[in-house]
Amino acid sequence: MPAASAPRPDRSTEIAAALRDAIVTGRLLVGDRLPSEAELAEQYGVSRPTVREALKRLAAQSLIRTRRGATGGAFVNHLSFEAAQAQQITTSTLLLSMNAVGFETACEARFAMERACAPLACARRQEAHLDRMRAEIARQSDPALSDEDFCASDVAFHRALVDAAGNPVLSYQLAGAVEAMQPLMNMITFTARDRARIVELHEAIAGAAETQSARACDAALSALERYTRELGSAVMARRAAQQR
Amino acid sequence: MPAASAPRPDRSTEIAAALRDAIVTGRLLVGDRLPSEAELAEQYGVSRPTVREALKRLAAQSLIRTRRGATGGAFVNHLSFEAAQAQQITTSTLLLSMNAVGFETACEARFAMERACAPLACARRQEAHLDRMRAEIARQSDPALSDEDFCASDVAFHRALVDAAGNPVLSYQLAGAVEAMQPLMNMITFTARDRARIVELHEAIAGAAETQSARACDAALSALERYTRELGSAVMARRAAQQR
DNA sequence: CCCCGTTTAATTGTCTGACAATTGGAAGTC
DNA sequence: GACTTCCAATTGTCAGACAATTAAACGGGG
Repeated sequence: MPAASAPRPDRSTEIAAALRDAIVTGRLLVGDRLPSEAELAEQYGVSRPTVREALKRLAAQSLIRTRRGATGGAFVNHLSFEAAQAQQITTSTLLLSMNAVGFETACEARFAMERACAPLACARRQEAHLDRMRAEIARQSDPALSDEDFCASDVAFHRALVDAAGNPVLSYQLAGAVEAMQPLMNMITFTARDRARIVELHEAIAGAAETQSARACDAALSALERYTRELGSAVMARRAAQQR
Repeated sequence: MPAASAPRPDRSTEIAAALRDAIVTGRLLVGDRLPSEAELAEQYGVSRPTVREALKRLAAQSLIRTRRGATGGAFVNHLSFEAAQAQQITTSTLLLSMNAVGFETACEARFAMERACAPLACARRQEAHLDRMRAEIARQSDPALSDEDFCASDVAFHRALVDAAGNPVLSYQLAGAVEAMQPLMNMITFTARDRARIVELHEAIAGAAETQSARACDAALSALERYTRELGSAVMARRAAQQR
């Protein structure tokens, strides 16, 4: 056997791939209605359950949505930024946990990307973004806030910063990445929670955004990254000591 | 009716969500075997086809893989960086085309992220990365290269730069983003193809990586971004003129 | 002529039961 | 002990049926 020829894929896989290709290449446009399940079954020479499995695959990727009834059927879905982001988050989260991505690596990637949009955020931030950041800082300053809510507020703060860059593509990419790393981040802040220092750095970031000082913003982000990594290595060391 | 209560989801959707949750939260670990379709059907009180549709949904997200035979079944899949990236690319590509993301926006996001990992790339690049970049530059210098191959080489060059940062999470995120924007980029370079200028800028980038000069690398990337955006606006203007 | 309830047809969602294909292990044989 | 054969478990597929849902066609009353 020269090359381990890939095992012949299932019919439902093939059909899903064919339809996916039709959508991605634009042969099927947003809003277009796919043939009914019965018609597809006849076209591809398979039974309805097989066609349905193919359609479910596409539905899982938000490529189509289905509606019952007389004018129902499967329609090419308009992929919203939100839906795409949700998918990216689950994928990235799983990827990070399954591949045992280290805290260092995740942290580095996250801050590198966030710093990438800091200059844009400083240049274009609107009052609404500043308000969101200030509101989250206020929440974080409340000692009664639970750990979970503190972390959620942390994410919301950084999302506001990213959104301030005014680039939906950046927001989509970044928000997915930041959100995916949340579990790892939680692991740290739950154990070593010096909230005052974090709030202080958030204030520095928000202040830099307000005065539109890209350099100050970058410096504050760098400081936050350094501090986060310090926390991380401390926690890792403690954990290693416990396992010894 | 106070709030338009979300229409009750399909059983297969529910079951898929339940299993997905079990995987994401770690109740099911990589390599674990899910119950057989018949068992799942009994557990959830549905028929086998319904269970199968749920499983196909998970398979579409690469969360599980199935095998036939005596010891077969559905197993929690190890999500590789490659598989995750492939998914991200199709999602992002579709997102950009469907939401009519402008060239300016896409370009800005792409270069912002790429510049984010340039300093890391300069600091950590290995000989292998430099070789890959040089090889692509050599390819691009060949006038006989087709437009398609030139664009592919362009992508490969930038991937080499990203990979040089030595952070798999960054590579994963960036490669997905860059690859997704390729169709938009192609639209430009196919029409206004001043290859010499692009190759020149690529040489500047590779040179900066070689000498580990983060500032020079950033400058070269900025120049490439400026040039690309000039091309883009020129093409857009021409297109607008044609439509008038 | 217009408005409103009813019927109807189309379509997806689900069930049942069956058979084919595949694959590893168990039983049997040399 | 090694090899072959058979078997059982499991997924992949099919056919047919019925329920649920939805919009459009239809028809009656004003």
